[in-house]
Amino acid sequence: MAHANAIDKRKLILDAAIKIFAKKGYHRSRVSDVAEEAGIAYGLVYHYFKNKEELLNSIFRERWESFLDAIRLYKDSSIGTRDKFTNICFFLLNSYNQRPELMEVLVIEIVRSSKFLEESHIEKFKEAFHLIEAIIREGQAKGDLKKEVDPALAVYIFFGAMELILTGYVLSMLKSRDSLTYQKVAETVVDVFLNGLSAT
Amino acid sequence: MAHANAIDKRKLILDAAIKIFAKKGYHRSRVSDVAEEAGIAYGLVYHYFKNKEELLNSIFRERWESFLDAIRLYKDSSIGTRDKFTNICFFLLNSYNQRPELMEVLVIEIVRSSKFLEESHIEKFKEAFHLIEAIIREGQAKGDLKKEVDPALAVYIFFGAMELILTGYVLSMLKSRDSLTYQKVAETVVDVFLNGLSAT
Amino acid sequence: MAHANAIDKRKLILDAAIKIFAKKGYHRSRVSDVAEEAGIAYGLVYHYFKNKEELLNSIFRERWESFLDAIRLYKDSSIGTRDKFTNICFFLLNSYNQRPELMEVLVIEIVRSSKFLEESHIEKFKEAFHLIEAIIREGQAKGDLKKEVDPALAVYIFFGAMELILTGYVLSMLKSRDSLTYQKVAETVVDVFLNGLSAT
Amino acid sequence: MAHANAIDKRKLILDAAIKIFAKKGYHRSRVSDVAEEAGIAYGLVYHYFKNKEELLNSIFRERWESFLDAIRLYKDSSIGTRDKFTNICFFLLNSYNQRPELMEVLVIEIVRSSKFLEESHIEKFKEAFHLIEAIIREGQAKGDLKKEVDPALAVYIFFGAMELILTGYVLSMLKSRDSLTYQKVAETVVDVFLNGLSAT
DNA sequence: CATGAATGAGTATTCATTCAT
DNA sequence: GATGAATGAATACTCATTCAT
Repeated sequence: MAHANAIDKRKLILDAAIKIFAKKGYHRSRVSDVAEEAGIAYGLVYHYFKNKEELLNSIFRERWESFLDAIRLYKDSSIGTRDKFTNICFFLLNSYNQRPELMEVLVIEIVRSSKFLEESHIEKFKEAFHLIEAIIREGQAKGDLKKEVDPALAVYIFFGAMELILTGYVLSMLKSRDSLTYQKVAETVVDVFLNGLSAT
Repeated sequence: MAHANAIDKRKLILDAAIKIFAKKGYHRSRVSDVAEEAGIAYGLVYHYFKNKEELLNSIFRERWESFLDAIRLYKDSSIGTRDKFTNICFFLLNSYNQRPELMEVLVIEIVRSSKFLEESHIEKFKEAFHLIEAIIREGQAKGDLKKEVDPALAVYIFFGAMELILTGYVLSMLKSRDSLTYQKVAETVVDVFLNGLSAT
Repeated sequence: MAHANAIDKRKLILDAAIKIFAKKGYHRSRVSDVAEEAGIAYGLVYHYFKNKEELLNSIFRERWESFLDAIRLYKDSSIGTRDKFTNICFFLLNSYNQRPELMEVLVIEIVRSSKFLEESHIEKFKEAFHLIEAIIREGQAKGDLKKEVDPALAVYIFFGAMELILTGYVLSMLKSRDSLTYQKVAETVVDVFLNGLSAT
Repeated sequence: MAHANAIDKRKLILDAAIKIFAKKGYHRSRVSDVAEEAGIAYGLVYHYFKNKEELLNSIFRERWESFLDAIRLYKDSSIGTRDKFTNICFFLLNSYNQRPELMEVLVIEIVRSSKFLEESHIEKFKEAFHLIEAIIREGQAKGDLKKEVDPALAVYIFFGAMELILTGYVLSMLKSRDSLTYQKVAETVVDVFLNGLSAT
């Protein structure tokens, strides 16, 4: 029970960190803010985490993996190429909907400042890129997607679109937030990505 | 001539700030680093700028406007819709090529921190979005682009794609850097954006 | 047996403290370092000792007494004055040889900090000084030693010489470490102390 | 004048550090204590010194050199071997008399904790040892000193005696403090060192 | 204009100590 | 006895900003 408790406490701190980092930004957040949010003494943070940066790294490490898992799941499922993309888009939008603070921290503090963070983060980013790239290559092999476009570049287009849309929500430049809307947005993104904006 | 000198000095400091912010990140950059890079005493920075944040704001304010100008130019030119997008893409990629540090600061530090910076920044961002949106609406009106897609959302797709590609260059995840390549990349992005990735 | 166990545990902690204090210095040593070295939980240290400083005090109190006992023994034995000094020198050098870490802590941490530690330490130091002083006075009374030299000052010369030699070993400025060498060093020190360095 | 001022300020801080370190001990002294003693803001300490430890290192570096200079001077003078030692003893005692706080810091905080300080300190200590050793070798060559005693070991005896006497003053175990007494102490130490304690 | 000495608010971090289990 | 989670006092250090010269 003591062990379960330790895991709970660790998670408690991490959740508090997500909330605080999302609200004030990582640099403006004090360790004591996080501790206060978690309802513990700040010294305890250092029992569970090496330092402040390790909080951010842990958030990334532990949450990014579930993104990768989800993408892997869709990638390997037997659904069509279009549905794979739609599902991934919806998953990302829905994740934001469920836990906007987590997404804010991942997007604003980690993805966008990765240049100054651990090298290992970039490797993890690349994993996501490689998964999408694989989906595209498979789509090309199946004849669903055209072969003229470099799959690696296409990944940037796809993820870039999604990332800025999420940023738009984070920065309140984009507003609506119900699941239905997100489904529609996902479909639109995929439609543009696959069929383009041109009139036919 | 004394006045011209003052302008030069101001620009000198701003250029130094761009270089330093790009290299170390805004938060890790000291005012004294900027001054050293500019070859002046750090106290002098405060003659030309209210404070450190004002350096970042000035970079944004003065450089973003030229982006807007460029986009406006392409928007109002008599070229076709596709060419407008291609030109804008190439302009962005070429800007990065010409001055990667400036782009790094704009992309990484300002977009990232915009949630916590001046509200006016977001307004300026929106101007760029509105310009692209206008191009899309005009394209729809002309019958070049299909009307089913929300132009506002399409902007996010377009800019998001471009931004992540630039980020890829910034983070050295994307490599090639000659003008020819950038032209090809621009065309590919626009091709996907307009015609989609689907096989025909 | 439970009691014997408690004594053992206490000694275990003290020995660990000696080792750690010698290696890292008192101030740089954490209570948890000592506990880890002892193979126990750090909370347990506080069952046996009031606090960290009490560890240092206990080391001094319990080990210094055995030095005093040894000096007393030599002082009160029926051997000649010269042999008393030689024995004491050898005893000190041999003690270092046997347990260098203990000597390091006594010499470096306690002498060094004695100005800021318990007054009682200085009293204990003085006991050693008084014992040597008594040997000198007795030597003077017996006609072995000349009376012109203040015995109190002579003690400082004797102990000072020995202490710096030990320090030399502690700091690895002096090297050889076999019992034979120590015997030779002891004899040399006493020879200088009694007969001086002058050519005859 | 600005430069001279900077030197003055640096010295001001160093003198304050000597006073505070002597009074409270290095570890117990706060940087802010030193600054307060110097009558400046504590941030200024970091303009002149890298960190707290650098204060201690600077004290050692800048003052130890003058000891070396003095020893060199006596070593190379044309006076007799005995006078060289007497002069050095008196110089040390007199230095304590003139500036007991400086000597306290040098003796207690640096000499006695050198194991944990910069390696370069030990090299500087050795210089002093080598100088005395040279005096002894020269004395042996001149026939003033007997050749049976290892000069390197004799140095430890000489310096050890002096160091403990100084420590005695620092710890108030030794009391008298007038110049006359110091002259007498110096002569006694040298007498024991050269002629020994034995009755003739 | 230019300099850089001076200031001090702000904070991450350490670690001795307590105490519930 | 034994554990180690929890606490929070204590402080070195950074660096933006001011201002006398």
